[in-house]
Amino acid sequence: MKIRTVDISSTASASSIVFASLRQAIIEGELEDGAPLRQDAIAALFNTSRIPVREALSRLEQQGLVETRRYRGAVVARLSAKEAAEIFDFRSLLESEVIATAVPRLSAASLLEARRQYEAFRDSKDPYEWGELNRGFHYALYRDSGLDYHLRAIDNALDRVERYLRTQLIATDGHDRANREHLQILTACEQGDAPRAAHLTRRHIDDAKDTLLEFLDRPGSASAG
Amino acid sequence: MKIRTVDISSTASASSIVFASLRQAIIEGELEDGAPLRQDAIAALFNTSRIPVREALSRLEQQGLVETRRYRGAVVARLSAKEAAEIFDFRSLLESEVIATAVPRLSAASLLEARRQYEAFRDSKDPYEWGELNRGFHYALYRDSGLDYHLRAIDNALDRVERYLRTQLIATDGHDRANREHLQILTACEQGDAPRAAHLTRRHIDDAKDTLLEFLDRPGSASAG
DNA sequence: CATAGCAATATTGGATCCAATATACAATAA
DNA sequence: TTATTGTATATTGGATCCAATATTGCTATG
Repeated sequence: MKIRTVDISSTASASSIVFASLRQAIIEGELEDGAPLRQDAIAALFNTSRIPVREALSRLEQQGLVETRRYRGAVVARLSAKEAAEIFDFRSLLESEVIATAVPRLSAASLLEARRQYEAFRDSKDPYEWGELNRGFHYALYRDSGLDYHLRAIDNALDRVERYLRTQLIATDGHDRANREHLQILTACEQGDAPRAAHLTRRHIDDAKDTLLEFLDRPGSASAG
Repeated sequence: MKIRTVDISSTASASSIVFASLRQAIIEGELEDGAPLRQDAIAALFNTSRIPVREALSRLEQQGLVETRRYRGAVVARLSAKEAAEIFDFRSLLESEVIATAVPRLSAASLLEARRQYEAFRDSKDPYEWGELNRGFHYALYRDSGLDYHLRAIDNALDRVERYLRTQLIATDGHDRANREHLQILTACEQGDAPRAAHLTRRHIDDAKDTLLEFLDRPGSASAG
């Protein structure tokens, strides 16, 4: 049959909607570091009960985005400079490996998609779009690796640091630099040069880390949001 | 005051107990691949209601140990040979990096602990102890790296494949080989040779992967349990 | 005999209610 | 005044109940 179908059995449950929304809000910095997450308040926002909220909070805690203390509720997970640095190192290691695996398998469609995302990121003036566009660019270059487990780990790691990444992009010349580096990576991929793509990716992330840490060390820039 | 105290505020909640128990059962293969996890049944086992069970299942799903389909319940997550192979590659990459970071910082206490765990693993005849002892050995050599985020990722990865690792250790000469390799790694660490420790760790995991995949390819050994 | 339709049952998702604990604040005593 | 105790309120953890959906098994019909 030629009908556009939807798998109704996988319709979003209340808890998955709350989960996705809270995750988004945390990643974007809408909810600040350490902000309390009151079950009642959240349930009211979504016009639901506390049960799905609690399941969402459980999942977020498992992912490291919130911290819970018994009978005291959940707060948005804080991130020390040390942890942030470690997560950048983690990404650097994984993403360079993943792109090296992907390059020899890159389809024309993925390369095209990567270029599209590169341009969209380059042309966007809205910092709140940058996170998604940045992911879109890199993901287009990673997906043909077939390394789904690695990709999930990378996603989770990005979730933890994306807020800080954005503040750094806003407060420094990070956006311009990211664009230049993206273009270099894209070119290496188009040329099928896997080692170079891996090297550039590693440097791309390491540079972002250094810039962020410098920025965080500057007095009066302790928080992200 | 000289009183032995307990931090009551961090007492385990029902949901965390259920989570830990289910995780353990899945990791050890007590609950087989694809086995349904009925909320009622589990709640009855722990003499509690379904609410904490559902939170535990949410967390397990987030960690990838169970899969849920709406209104159809949760099952223990299956793992294809391809996914298993990828997870071994993931561990190989991370663990070699972590041990290389740890070696220059290894304390005498950690080295001693590693040797203790090495001997315990070597002398144990109970396959159900092997997982914990194996982790204990490696963790002793990793912990001084200070790379907590990496260590959590490694733990989660091990959680996914530990069942299969055990079946492989049981069905082949894996236990003996693991012992030999552990001793080599331990020696390299004691000598402060970080590159060699990293190399041996990488090979240790890659070898385990190859052995497991060969074993899984053998007809009549499709499942782990 | 095979199959569509339907009813009965099982199971999950979510709402509401109750108990346990933490927090804020007033009352009290030194 | 200041520290301490008791109390009221807020909030979480868990139990029970109800609604939505899936599954199973029976019945009727060709």
